Amino acid sequence: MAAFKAPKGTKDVLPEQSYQWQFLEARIREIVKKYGFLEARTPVIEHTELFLRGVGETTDIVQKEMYTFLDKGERSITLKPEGTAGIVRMFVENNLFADAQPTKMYYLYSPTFRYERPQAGRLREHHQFGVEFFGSSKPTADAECIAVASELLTSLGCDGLTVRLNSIGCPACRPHYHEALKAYLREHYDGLCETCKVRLETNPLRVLDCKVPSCQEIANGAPAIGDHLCGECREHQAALLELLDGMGIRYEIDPRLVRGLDYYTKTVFEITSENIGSQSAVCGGGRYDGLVEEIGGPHTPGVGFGLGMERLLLVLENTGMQIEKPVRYDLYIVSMGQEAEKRAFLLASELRKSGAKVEIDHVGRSVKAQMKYADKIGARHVLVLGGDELANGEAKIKRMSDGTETNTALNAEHILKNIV
RNA sequence: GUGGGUAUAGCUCAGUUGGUUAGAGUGCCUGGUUGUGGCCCAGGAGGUCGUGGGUUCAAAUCCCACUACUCACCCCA
Repeated sequence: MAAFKAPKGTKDVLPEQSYQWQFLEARIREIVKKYGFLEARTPVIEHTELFLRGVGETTDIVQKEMYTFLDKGERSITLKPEGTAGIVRMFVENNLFADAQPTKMYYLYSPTFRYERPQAGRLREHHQFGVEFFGSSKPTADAECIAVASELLTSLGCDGLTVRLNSIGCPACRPHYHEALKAYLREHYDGLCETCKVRLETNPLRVLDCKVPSCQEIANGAPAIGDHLCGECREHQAALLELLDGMGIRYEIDPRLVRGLDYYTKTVFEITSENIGSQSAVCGGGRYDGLVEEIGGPHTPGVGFGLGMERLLLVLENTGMQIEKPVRYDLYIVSMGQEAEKRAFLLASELRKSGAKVEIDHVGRSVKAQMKYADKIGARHVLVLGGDELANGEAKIKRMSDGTETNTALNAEHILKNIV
């Protein structure tokens, strides 16, 4: 039993598996570049107040899931529980709204913390890739965000995924809907679960996706947001759907999709997988036209999403997708004796200057053991360096895939030619 | 926060109605070549049986508590 363990809900990425993350990150950068999103990096910690305002005081995230503490200067600090609030703070603090709009940013491997009970696909620290698109109220912005997520997932060959979307209205129409919904829920008050009785007043939308059967039944008969959208919201959604259709992106309209963050307006969407257990959302996002103002900036529309990288990796794993392991070594130099050991080291040093990936013996193994080790670590070629080779200035290079040997002079230039 | 499951070698797991030095596979190290990988064979190292208590002549095994892991609720990436 190890003396120390990683804190509950955190996960190490072992050296043997980091290539998977690097592959994902490279693929993401490739895609995002085509749309002109630029990478932004914000602190892991923010003032707690930012999330109270941004995410919303009545949300579960704020009420029970944040890692909040007082620093030595008595400031209340919180480990970021989601990606958007920090980006918005940066947008406002640096007056990015004063630039020509839109402002298109993404973040990658952004550590995100929520104090929850871990389970399949749910950690206390996970990492998000996300995109934020500021300064456009047009549905083309929503569509680009969804396109980025969708392109990433399809380029990886993921299947079993569903894009679900909905509109939850805007300040013009949502209050009317809230009233209609509250009125309806009050009529069915006795049938609601205890949390929903509270939610009815604080955040009635959330009652719609309550999983308690009795609440679901009531929710099924509730007035639908779709029927209460104002003209603008209606048109916005129709235009977005048209763009998605045009791109051939399949989606489902889910009138019960509401999401747990308060800042969303109009478009909300999720991409869920049927292969990763009950925590099925791989990607979630939407439009947040009031958020920049809420954080103290000028009115600026925005839309974006967060995508859970651990969950994405889970999808790939569970659907049998293999990420190709990169070649670690082009050449392993087996050495026998002190002279050869020294020579192997210097030869490796020369070869590395030319970009070759080279390894030598560092633990004093026998020749046979060095061969075995070279095979195990996936060296593509092996060169044996002993008394004969040192004397002749020549050696054989063995290609491990088929065992063929070629002669080479003992200098970097010649060796390089034989290990390509 | 609530509920279920699990905990034995680095890893995946056996372990009989409670019985003497706790096993397998795999991985690791060594040997079968005097200087050559994969397959095969032989040997070796490696275990406070999650922790603490209890029952018993005797506990990996039965009982209790705790902890960790895990799955689900909730919520979400």
